[in-house]
Amino acid sequence: MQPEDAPATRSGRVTINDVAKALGLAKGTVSRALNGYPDIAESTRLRVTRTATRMGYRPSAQAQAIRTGRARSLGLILNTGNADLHRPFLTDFLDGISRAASEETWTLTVATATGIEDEVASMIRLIEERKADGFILPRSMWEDPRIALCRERQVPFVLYGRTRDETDCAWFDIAGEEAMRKAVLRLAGFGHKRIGFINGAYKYTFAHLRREGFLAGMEEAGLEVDPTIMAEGVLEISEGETAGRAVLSADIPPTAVVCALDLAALGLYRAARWMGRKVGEDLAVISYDGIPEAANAKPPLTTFSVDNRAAGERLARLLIARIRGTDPTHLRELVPPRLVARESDLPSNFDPDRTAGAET
Amino acid sequence: MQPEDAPATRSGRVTINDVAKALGLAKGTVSRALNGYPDIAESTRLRVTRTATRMGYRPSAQAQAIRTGRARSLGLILNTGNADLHRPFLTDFLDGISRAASEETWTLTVATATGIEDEVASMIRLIEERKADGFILPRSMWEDPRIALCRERQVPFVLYGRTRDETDCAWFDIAGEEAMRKAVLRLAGFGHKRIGFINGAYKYTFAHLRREGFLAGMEEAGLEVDPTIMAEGVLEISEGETAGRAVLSADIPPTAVVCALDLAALGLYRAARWMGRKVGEDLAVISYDGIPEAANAKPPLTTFSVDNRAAGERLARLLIARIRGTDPTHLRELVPPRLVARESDLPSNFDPDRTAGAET
DNA sequence: ATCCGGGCCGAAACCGGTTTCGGCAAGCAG
DNA sequence: CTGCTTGCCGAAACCGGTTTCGGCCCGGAT
Repeated sequence: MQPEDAPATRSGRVTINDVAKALGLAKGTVSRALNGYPDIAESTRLRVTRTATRMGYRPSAQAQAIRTGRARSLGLILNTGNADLHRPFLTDFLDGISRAASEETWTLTVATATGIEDEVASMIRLIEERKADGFILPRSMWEDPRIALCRERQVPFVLYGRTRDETDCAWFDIAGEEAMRKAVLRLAGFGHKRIGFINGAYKYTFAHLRREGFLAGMEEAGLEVDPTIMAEGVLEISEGETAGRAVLSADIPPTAVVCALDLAALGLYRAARWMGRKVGEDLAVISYDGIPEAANAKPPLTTFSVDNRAAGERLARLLIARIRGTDPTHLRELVPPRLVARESDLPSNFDPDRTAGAET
Repeated sequence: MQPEDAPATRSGRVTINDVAKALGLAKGTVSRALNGYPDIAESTRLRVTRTATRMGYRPSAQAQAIRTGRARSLGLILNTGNADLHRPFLTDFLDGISRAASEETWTLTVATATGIEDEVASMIRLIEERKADGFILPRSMWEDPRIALCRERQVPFVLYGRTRDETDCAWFDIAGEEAMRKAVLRLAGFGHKRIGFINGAYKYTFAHLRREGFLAGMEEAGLEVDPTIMAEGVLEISEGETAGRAVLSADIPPTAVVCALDLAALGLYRAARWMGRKVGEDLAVISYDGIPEAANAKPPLTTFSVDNRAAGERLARLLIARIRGTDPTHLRELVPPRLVARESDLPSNFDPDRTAGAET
């Protein structure tokens, strides 16, 4: 035991051994003091925490992980196949996740994939190498292979959205069905009677929910649902345009259309222009998502805006709780949609005095 | 030594001990066999690799990291302060990085930050917890605190872009200066004599380089450089609009303007509309970046398009090489810009026959 | 004075790998 | 037949933490 007072061992980093040595304690004691074990004297705990911070000690995440089995890392796979669905949100979304994660000194590990099989493969790799303790699954699907994988391997996950079989599922979602219902009622309030609907693809859960919401709203308003002015399966602008043309060229065209996503609405704009209809004048449109392009569209799109930063933050917290063992049934959050009223839903052939503001 | 033939220990995972036991070898031997040490018989190596894959053995990244000091993880901090600079590229960029990383079984750890100090703080956390072995530094600055940090702490990094003092810097970049030079020459070829320039902010290196490129082009074309039709410091659309108005209201306005970024050009579009000038007819514009909005602008913007997926891929490979010890001076890549000729640079008051195609 | 029970901490095992060191056995020269 | 490499592998240390186990010491009850 030569009195080795060198501040750090060799690698420039200060380890738990350095701290222990400096204090004349066993490293196990230091570890327990730092992690709040009850069998450590309060005075000792204080001494330890103080010198630890003074020496700039920071436990190695890897070393901890190997014993605890927890890498303190959240996994997120970005599917570049449907990148357009993500693009505008991505920065905010990542920011929300990362911010919430850092507060608990967790980190975010991201990978990309093309297509759902590739996505599952990426997840497996992250699991097996122990790079991620759990996953955030965005764009949750009605039947989701990612969920199946997580169930099978017992790895924690949290959905952004809901799914058919919610056993063991923690999730966060915005009530898109409620948004669609309110959209219908708002349009009905403006005097519309023929209201069309352009929906997303049913492989995603949101399409099921928003369809229900639309139908609920129609029933509540006492309006007739007409399949000839409804479309589905739209995920990008071009598909929205095609759907829009079909809907607008029905025998009796709609005076208003509810869209399940902004990209569909933007496509509908194109279809309308092509067919001589003027959005905001003789065609009302309400949509959902709140992508930046919607604000710059002509006319600016009335839409339900989703806060992806907040969503990312909530998802991260839910997932961390899930990993720590909280029962998933207690980790479900549904928040109300928020309408941003702009100009696409105020047809000029209706009384402009009835311009009613946003009804959150 | 009771013959314990249980396939895995307890945690469901198959460890190196399981493999060793199954083979009747020491775990050190298995490790060396797997990692290609020369003191292992070829026949043994074969036996080992085969049973390892058969048993589905995947070494724990954490356990490896603790001894090797390498987490096999690339760090990337997204600065949400200037999110607009990133947004369109982000998905592609992440995809490029992640894809190249996975090929070497590395992963990508991302964090976000607001402002440069926050960014440095995030990096420190990742370093100290050993969550990242090195960093990709996008949007490199002329004087970059992130670089200073990495130098000081001896942590590997690679720049997306260049910087003033390139000591110890590995980097990847696209020759923006060359793009600006070609833009000038192309416009001069169309007969323009008064060519303006809207540049980015000088805190970023690219602004310095593109300015040089612009000046070089002007000199080569034998044209006069006039400060009254030049602007700088533009990073987003609104600033581009302001700069555009200033440039267009010079005593003798330009007939063509080179922009260092698409967002500046899009702002210039607005300024032009506001001042009664028509881009592509009586005002020629060439820009740089190739963001999606540029293609949808009216008229479609002629611009140098950057492939952010490829950039991400190259950056990842360079960084991995750097971490593995390659001399940074050997890790520098400059690729030529690629022009996408559209309609913003073909003024109608010039002979349409001279419409010359893209000169890459 | 003895016994017993906590409070507190040291020692050591453990996690899953990597790397060093040393020894056994076979091969080859002397 | 001995001596010396050389090839190949086992044993053990090590990395930086966490967690279990046991023991010392002190105070209070009998």
